[in-house]
Amino acid sequence: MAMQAGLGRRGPAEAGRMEVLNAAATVFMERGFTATSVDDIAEVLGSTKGRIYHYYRSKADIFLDVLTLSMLDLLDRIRPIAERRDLPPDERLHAAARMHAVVMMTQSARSRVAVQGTEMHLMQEAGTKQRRVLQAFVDMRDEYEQYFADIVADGIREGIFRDVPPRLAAKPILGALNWINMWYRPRPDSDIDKIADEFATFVVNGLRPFD
Amino acid sequence: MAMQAGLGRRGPAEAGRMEVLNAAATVFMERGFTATSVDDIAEVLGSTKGRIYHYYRSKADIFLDVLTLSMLDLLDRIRPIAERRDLPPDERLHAAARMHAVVMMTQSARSRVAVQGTEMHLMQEAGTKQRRVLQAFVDMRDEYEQYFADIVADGIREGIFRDVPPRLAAKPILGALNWINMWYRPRPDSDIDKIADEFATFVVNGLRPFD
DNA sequence: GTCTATAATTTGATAGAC
DNA sequence: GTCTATCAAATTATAGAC
Repeated sequence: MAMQAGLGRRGPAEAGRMEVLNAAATVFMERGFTATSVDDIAEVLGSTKGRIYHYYRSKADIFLDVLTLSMLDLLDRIRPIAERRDLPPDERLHAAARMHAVVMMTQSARSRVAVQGTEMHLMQEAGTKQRRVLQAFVDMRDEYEQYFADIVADGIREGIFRDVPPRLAAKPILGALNWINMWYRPRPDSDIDKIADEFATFVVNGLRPFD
Repeated sequence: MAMQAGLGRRGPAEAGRMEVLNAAATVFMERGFTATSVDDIAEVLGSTKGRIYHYYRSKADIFLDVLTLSMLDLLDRIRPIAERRDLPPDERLHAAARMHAVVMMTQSARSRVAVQGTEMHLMQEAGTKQRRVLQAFVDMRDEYEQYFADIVADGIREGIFRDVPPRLAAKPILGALNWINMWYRPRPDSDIDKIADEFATFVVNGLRPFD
């Protein structure tokens, strides 16, 4: 036990495991899944493979854990925002988009890897257990996207957003925000808050009617 | 000769070469650079490696050619739009965004790989010639992005767009559009024109002032 | 728990027949 | 111009010492 992916919602794993996880996330973020070797991860850890394979059965299992934790983190952050029914939909969407943008810019490796999750199809030949974890990730991503779609739907109902299929409308919103991790690199003088504000305004206004 | 990457602006390559290129683009698009083996490409070609290595010196060279052709194609498409100074900036941006969205959805493999070009850092250890081609690609991408930034700047000058740094404004625009290739898959009933229109409207409105 | 081999496989690239 | 080996290197994963 404690050897497979899917710690998922079952609480914090032991410390050694988390160290491996974080080191792996760093490298996965930089090079992607395939281009990352287990030796690369070990190097970041300042150890050898032995340590990694003590905690994880395979490279894919590590990757899946990174994905899982990232999505759980994002879900934890979006829920309190989605529940703020006191805010009008445009302000709620602004808050949600802002949060997402900030996470893209500030979160250490982990939260960024989730975006790259596209590479997952590399593991389609993987075993049943891995496919189950992968499906769990996809489900969480859909759930996350649905939060945005729901806010959009609210805004349409109230007449402050254009009438577009909410689920489709969520795509360019999350696209504009997720894309941040393709170009943004932390710099001493980069103003994360300003960028997040501007991007949040951009996606909210994108849904507003014109004329 | 005819063995290296960088056919670039030097006109159409011979047919055999293009066949290799298109097959490679297909697989690169699906699996990314690292996860694609030369044997995979050969399989799509219905041949063996020998044929591929007759035209290309390395896998990286093929990838660079795919990137180059994709960007040249996009540049060819954006220029006539950018030059239409008869159109007001918002309509020009709409046309440019629409074009880009359509390319993301319709272009065969080639044009989609350019977006994935992020994986290029995988080749940073590559030789001088490859780095030069890679730099040429980055330059073209910057040039392409600049066309969008210029349209935004025009719109700001005319007071129809919010006052944001044009280059920064181009990021969520291209993010929303590029992200299409992460989720869109061709389907018989999917209405490309409708989606492209909606996304173009979304990014144009995103820049408009509110209140 | 972590390390040092090392096995087993994959893969980029080459050589040489046809 | 394409194919059939085949090499050399990298890489995932395991075994067993400490």
